Amino acid sequence: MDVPLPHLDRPFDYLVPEALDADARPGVRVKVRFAGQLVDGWLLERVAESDHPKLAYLEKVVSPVPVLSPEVARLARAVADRYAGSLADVLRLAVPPRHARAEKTATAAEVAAAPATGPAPEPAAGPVSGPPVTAGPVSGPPVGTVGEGAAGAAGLSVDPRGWRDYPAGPALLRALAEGRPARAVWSALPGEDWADRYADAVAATVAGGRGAVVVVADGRDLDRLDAALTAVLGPGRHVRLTAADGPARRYRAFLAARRGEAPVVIGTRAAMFAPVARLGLVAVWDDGDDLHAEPRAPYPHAREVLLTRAHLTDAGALVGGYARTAEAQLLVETGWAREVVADRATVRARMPAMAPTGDDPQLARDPGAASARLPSLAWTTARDALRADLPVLVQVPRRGYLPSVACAECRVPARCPHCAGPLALPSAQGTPACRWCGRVAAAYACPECGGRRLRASVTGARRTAEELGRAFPGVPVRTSGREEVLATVPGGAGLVIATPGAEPVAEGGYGAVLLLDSWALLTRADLRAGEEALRRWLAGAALARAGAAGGRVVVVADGALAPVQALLRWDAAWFAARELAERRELGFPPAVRMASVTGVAEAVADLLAGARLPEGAEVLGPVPAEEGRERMLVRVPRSRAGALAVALHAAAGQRSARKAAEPVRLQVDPLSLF
DNA sequence: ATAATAACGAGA
DNA sequence: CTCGTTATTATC
Repeated sequence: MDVPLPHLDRPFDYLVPEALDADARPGVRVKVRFAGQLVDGWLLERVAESDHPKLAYLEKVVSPVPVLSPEVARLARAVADRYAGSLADVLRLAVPPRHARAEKTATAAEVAAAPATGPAPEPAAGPVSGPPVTAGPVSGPPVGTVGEGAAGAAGLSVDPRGWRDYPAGPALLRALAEGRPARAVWSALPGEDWADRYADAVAATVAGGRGAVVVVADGRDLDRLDAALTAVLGPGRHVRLTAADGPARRYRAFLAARRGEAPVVIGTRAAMFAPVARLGLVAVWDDGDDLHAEPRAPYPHAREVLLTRAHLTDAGALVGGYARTAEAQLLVETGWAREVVADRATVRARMPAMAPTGDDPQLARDPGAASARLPSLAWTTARDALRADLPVLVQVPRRGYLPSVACAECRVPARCPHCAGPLALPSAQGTPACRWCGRVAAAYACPECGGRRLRASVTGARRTAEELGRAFPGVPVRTSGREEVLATVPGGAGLVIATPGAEPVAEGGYGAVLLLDSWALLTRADLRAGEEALRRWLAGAALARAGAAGGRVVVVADGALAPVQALLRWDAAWFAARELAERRELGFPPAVRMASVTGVAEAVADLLAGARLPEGAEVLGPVPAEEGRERMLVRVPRSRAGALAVALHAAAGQRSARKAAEPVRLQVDPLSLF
């Protein structure tokens, strides 16, 4: 039933009128009369009898296309249970909005391609229902042909060569090719073409006669993976599923996947629910990117959904990145997944030369010079790369993410008294600090007018580009950020200013990579600040040439800090293990399961009062949330995670049943805890 | 939202 | 004890 009320989160039985018998197959959208009104619903299962005494008739089958596959229905139920949400909410995320025109053309193709394949429908007046779906009698597309076609495709074989730098890599590909559910946490080498490696893994899965789902964070990563897959699989073997392609194309791609026309689906996070027949591999790239967290209820995370899916379907799983999340580390430490990493000698051979830079006495002596706008090590490193006719990448904070500040009186940009770098505010009330050297400017006074008050001004990649352009006259400057994201840049001398996540790949690799926003990243009041900083640095540094080929990385940060150490050694696994150990110590996720309850104070209290929380549950808070609301956290050991979700969902159900007006937001594994 | 059902209280 | 009214609960 497509109603979001938690107390109605269960199947209801209806009679099927004879006229609808043929169309009323599991997985179709239906309309039923419920509490006097017509509501949308999903036909989950057809059964012969019902316990319910008086049944109403199904009103209408919206479309005969069984868009919800049994596997996805089961997955959606499991995801709803994990996140204390309703099936209807998850199905809204899992099945894209219907686009009738797209369906019309698709249905015609379906009829033409596969005439009269469905099993005979059941007799009329069979009730409809569906607790956790047992594969219904009618399962939709002719799935068998997908696997056979794939295995038989000309020239498709397993090519483990790209994975030979990782001792466990070739075995992973072999397992996938043989249809065994191998599960891996992969740490990509610097300079690695991750999209090609993912394409290898997908091709191995397809060669083994099974399908794959791959989720990436954004459109740029998707384009890259798309191209790599086309090169390996050939055209038409995969579909891309992303909201950015528009409703019609998205629905058409979804239908193609549902019909089993292609064994592989790639896409951004909504693709995590894509229907794929005979699933053999789920994969996610860069699972630390917060774009993988769905912002709509019940807020599922792509990595968790895919892992649940691998579990339910006995598929393989690949969780990869240059960085490693604490969650991925937990998979390794519990033995659920195997670590796929290169040995240290290979890492050292591939990585660029790394150097931190903090204090910079030379700057203090000559703060007026154009060259002093950067710490001198960063400046000389960039200059040397440009002289060698190599491109230089400068990673700067996202516009708006870190507002710079100017004098409130005369509007002159506030500059660091020490190094003349731009000052910025970590938050609205914070103390300004330098974006380049990180020093805090507590007692700032404007050099022009002596004003002591500061106002925020928007300074992002563009402004930085102008300043750097002046520091290196005659060098072409490109920016890649929110408005325009560059996929690649040519190999010659040039400056590239990019925000994290928008760094273009340089032909042959960058001669120098400057990581300037360390202070901004590390001072964030967030559980994941260190992990996130390292993730962004590694993503930037991965684009540099190897040290032997002249690649250098300068990070403007204190070399003693753990994330900086991890970068300098290129050891994401070490950092993740350390991070996870720390979270265990502090009782933070993923070592424990947390849920947050957000709303006005009395509503939050009411829900928690009515919740039968599992034994050992700790209630923390309240902390203030958005205007007028507060937030409580509930913490339980991982072994009680399921019970916690059940308890919270039930409590929300009680509240909605008695029509409590004040909404309460439930979030399991909230992205930020403070 | 709305209908059924349970709970309650006033008057017989 | 019954009838009529009001809270509660389920909604196929």
